[in-house]
Amino acid sequence: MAETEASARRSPPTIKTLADLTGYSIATISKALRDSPVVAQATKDAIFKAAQEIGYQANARGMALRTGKTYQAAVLMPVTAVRDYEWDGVEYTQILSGVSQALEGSDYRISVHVIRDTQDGCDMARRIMDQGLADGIIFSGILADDPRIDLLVESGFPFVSLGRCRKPLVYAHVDIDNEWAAFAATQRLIAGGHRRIALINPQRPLSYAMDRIDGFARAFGEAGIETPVDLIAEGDLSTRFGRESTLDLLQRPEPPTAFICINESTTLGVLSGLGSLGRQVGTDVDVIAYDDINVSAYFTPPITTFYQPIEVLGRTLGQFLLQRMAGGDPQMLRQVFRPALIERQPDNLGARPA
Amino acid sequence: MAETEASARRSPPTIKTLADLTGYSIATISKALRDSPVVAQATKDAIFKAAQEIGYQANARGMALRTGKTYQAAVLMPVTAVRDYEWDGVEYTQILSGVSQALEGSDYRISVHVIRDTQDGCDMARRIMDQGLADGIIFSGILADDPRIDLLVESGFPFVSLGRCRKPLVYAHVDIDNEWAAFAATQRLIAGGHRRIALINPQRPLSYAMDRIDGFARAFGEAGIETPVDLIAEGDLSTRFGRESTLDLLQRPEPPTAFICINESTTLGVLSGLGSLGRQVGTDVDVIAYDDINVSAYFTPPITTFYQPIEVLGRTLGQFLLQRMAGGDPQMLRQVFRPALIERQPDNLGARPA
DNA sequence: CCACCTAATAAAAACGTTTTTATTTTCATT
DNA sequence: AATGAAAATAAAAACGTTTTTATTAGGTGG
Repeated sequence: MAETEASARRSPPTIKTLADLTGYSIATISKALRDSPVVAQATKDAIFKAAQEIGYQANARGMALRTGKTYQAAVLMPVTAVRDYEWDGVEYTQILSGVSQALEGSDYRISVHVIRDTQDGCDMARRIMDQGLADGIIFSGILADDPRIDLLVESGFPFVSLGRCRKPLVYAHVDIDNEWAAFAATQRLIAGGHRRIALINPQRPLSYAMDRIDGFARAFGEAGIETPVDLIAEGDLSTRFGRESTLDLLQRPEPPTAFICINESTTLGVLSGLGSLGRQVGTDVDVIAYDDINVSAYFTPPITTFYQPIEVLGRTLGQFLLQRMAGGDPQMLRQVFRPALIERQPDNLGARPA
Repeated sequence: MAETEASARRSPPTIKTLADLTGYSIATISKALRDSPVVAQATKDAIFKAAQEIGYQANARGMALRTGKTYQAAVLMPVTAVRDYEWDGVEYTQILSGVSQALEGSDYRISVHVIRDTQDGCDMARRIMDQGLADGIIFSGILADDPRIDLLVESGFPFVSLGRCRKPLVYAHVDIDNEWAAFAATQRLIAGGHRRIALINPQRPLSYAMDRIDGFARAFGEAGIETPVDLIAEGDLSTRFGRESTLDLLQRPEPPTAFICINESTTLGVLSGLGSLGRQVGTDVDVIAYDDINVSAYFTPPITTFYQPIEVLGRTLGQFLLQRMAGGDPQMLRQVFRPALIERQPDNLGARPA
């Protein structure tokens, strides 16, 4: 008795088990479970009941082999390329959380694939397509010219990108309006009287890095001031980078009077740098940040922020991917979020002495 | 011609393709590719070459169906249970990065399953086992009495936990020596002259929350001072919780003179709270933090920290899981890390006035 | 009452592997 | 030259599904 139970546990019930149990053929069982109209209602009921009783769960591998569908949504997660375990503020946890919320209730599961760089991401995307590792892909860290997008658009494989490349291709994507956000931040600081404004930015090939530079430059252009391109710092998104850029910039002959920071981790670094040099935010210098994870309110002092919860983007990514995998038109699956401005400082250096 | 190529792209090559191409049977192909000793070296060479040429990749679903192995390592990722998209400092990205480093070179891939709570995690673990969704499981957020560990230990399914439960079970795990870390931090502050020390802690059912309370209490015990249990704050790991606890604690009749913070996000919150009340770290109050992501150096002022890069834990988790899946003895797969003390403040309130 | 249609179910094939079993070939031993 | 073992390869079965095709039973129209 105990042995039977043990062996029963060892191998979970299959369609065959159900067939033996109910007396129907495996074909009928399969159709019944998929609620096919060709099988009689009474039969379905009996089969459903039996399945319930023995706790039958369809074997995903068998299904996948036969149908080619995996019911997996692949997420390409870039691994932090930052040295020494520095924080870079990339909150993939929250993105994944959002995606999983969207996939809740669907039959899809998430599989995360860690990638090291764009080449790696490209290889992985190809493998996922070729080997049918998943039915759709989500990825981020989009370059101005991103080979993954070219590849996937051409093949027609369902995907949604977090970010846009700069080619005029039609594909499902979710993004933040980085050009606008940078423009708005810069404009605000210019209106506050600043002329020398530093932009702490990611590395150039990233599409959104260029978007921000565009917005930064547009604000200066509209104000009729020359863009201080010498104050654009480009690096990884680590706290260390934020700090070191700040120390560097402030020790130049014509230092900036304000900083625009790309994300929370660089902001923390900038504040650290300012602290080291004894500069006070709001008195000696102004700082505006972008924030994905609602952290800027807790800096001392709290600073003005363009805030867009990253989890919401994740949710949209998931929703779009579901629609895309169901055959939805990518033309319809594009959304660009404008982050909310949260004013916590006047950003005008008050009665600025110099 | 173009059509042949297109159709060739449509359906990737299988063992059958190789069989037709080389003239060998599919059995021989399969054995050759797995480098079986029963097939002649010359044959192997020919088959390898052909496989290379047509870019053959074994179909994972077919393999999985036949062997029952999935070559997937499942990671259960708890979704932040925190309201309003608050940061809780749980850097799963870095854990995953570490795990993926360990799995590099092996045939295993990571699949991440998002879970909402312990019950959800339990269900998921069971599904992974029953349905053979993966060959091994990694999970964290261990409770003092954790049903997932009971379940998996009993079934013998390979797993590694990040954290230990309080039952005397034998299972592979990686952990931080939280009892020691809390003890050491508390001892340091007591030595610095503090008596009223606050502990910003996670919620009680978490095993490591209890470990820290134990260490906290032991330090007071050894110093012959009563443990200020009224200064133990328990909540989620959000920045908001850190801030609100601080505001609350400092406005009590007998406020703490020092804080021990469970992680970076709560630390930021504590510093925010101190800032709001105009208290200076190192002058009015001392703060010691635990840090997984090397961020405490950038607080203003930098604060003393027990530092253990979370990515290293992730790497060990991956290594242990590989060994466990290969049949390794869980007895041998246990490691408890002691975080490194990084002194950035004297933590003695200097020439403390009061 | 026979042919025919429909409904319900069963049988068989297929997906791409691995593994077990069977067959053929080679070669040494008697 | 016959026997048998060893080596190499082929054939077949199996994993658990879904889908296509075949079969059976039950009615209906002529």
